Amino acid sequence: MRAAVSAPRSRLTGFEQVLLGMVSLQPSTGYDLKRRFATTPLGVYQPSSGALYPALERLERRRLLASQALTQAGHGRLRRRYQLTDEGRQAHLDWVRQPVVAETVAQDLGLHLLRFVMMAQVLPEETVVGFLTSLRTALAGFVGSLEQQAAAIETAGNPYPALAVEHGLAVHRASLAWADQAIARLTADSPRG
Amino acid sequence: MRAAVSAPRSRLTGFEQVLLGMVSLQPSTGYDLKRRFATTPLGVYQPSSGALYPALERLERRRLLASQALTQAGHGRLRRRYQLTDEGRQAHLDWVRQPVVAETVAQDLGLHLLRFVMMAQVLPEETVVGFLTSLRTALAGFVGSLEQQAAAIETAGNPYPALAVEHGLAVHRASLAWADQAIARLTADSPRG
DNA sequence: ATCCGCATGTAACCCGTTACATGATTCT
DNA sequence: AGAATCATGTAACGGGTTACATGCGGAT
Repeated sequence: MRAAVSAPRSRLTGFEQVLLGMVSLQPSTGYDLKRRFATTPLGVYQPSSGALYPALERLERRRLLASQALTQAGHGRLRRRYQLTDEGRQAHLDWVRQPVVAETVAQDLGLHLLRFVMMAQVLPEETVVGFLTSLRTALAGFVGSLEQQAAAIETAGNPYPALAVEHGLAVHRASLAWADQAIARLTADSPRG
Repeated sequence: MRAAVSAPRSRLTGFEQVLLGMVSLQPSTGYDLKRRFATTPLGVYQPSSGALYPALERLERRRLLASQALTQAGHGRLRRRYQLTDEGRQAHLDWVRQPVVAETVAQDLGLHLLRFVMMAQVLPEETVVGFLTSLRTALAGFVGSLEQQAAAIETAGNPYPALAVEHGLAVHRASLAWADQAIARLTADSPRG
């Protein structure tokens, strides 16, 4: 009698993908990852133990991560260090290579930025520039639609919703300008490939 | 034999608070709310039926909303129109009056903007300006901490994380500038209270 | 006669939060 | 000795997504 093992859902969550990327940068224990979330620019999100350890277990059950027990002196409980399997590396590559979907950019901008950083570790610079370029396009489209909304709403009277839309505009215009600047900086870095 | 009714958790979710605010603006059926999510600047988030209807039921069980059945001619199934109870109105007021917590501003900027818009419907303008002012302060603090991170990371070599932090900087500086502008516009509107 | 849009709901599944448990090591 | 920190885990709970069910009115 074996415990029922349900087939894993098809897609990884964003959190799992990020974990995969962080372990890909450097084999890590759960606590290592926690510390890196706390100390790196990722600081805005601090995963709880109840999110982190089960997520690592899920990734191991999928054979995207493999763990080895650590028994170094001077340490308390058993620790596990995780690293990517070949499958895991492939899954990470598939993730960073996913095309930008214009509709989701506005909601998932943070994830796109993480994709950008992690992609730069494993893909050539021209691919990264390509990603930024399509991100730029998506942002430009979204800014355009916000401009239409702003025009419609400003004629309609109530100033507070209008101000809220202007906030969205200001923020995404800043994103857009950043993308332009980032593309410029990266292409200037290596003028002739 | 009655079904067990567990005590409700103490705080409402952000989604529930937003629903309360939308119903407060105008008594609505579930579908009305869905349409407003789809057509207003809120469009980025489109709640599923499985999120919306149970949330309305929870709010009714808490006696923050009350529903009346609609039997207007020319319509199919039973529809329920929700409106706020006195308790619900109080809960909404408590929500919009919550002070800005600097630590959460960066993660919950969208919710703060919704608070801003909804607050303007039920609180005097000077209170709204006070809210914007503390939002401004919180944003300024966050921008300051990002500037430190940016300075530290830019000396550290790898340009991609540095670019990501610069994105955060650009975006939150834009937010900050918007807050300044919004405060200026609102205080100019009514020069002498 | 059938299909599509309005409108409300329900069930399975899954993940994250909160809170707690456990155990070793280092500091006071 | 006792407290704090490192380090990993677990249980209860709740809510959201997906997908499906249902039922009526109007369009083709």
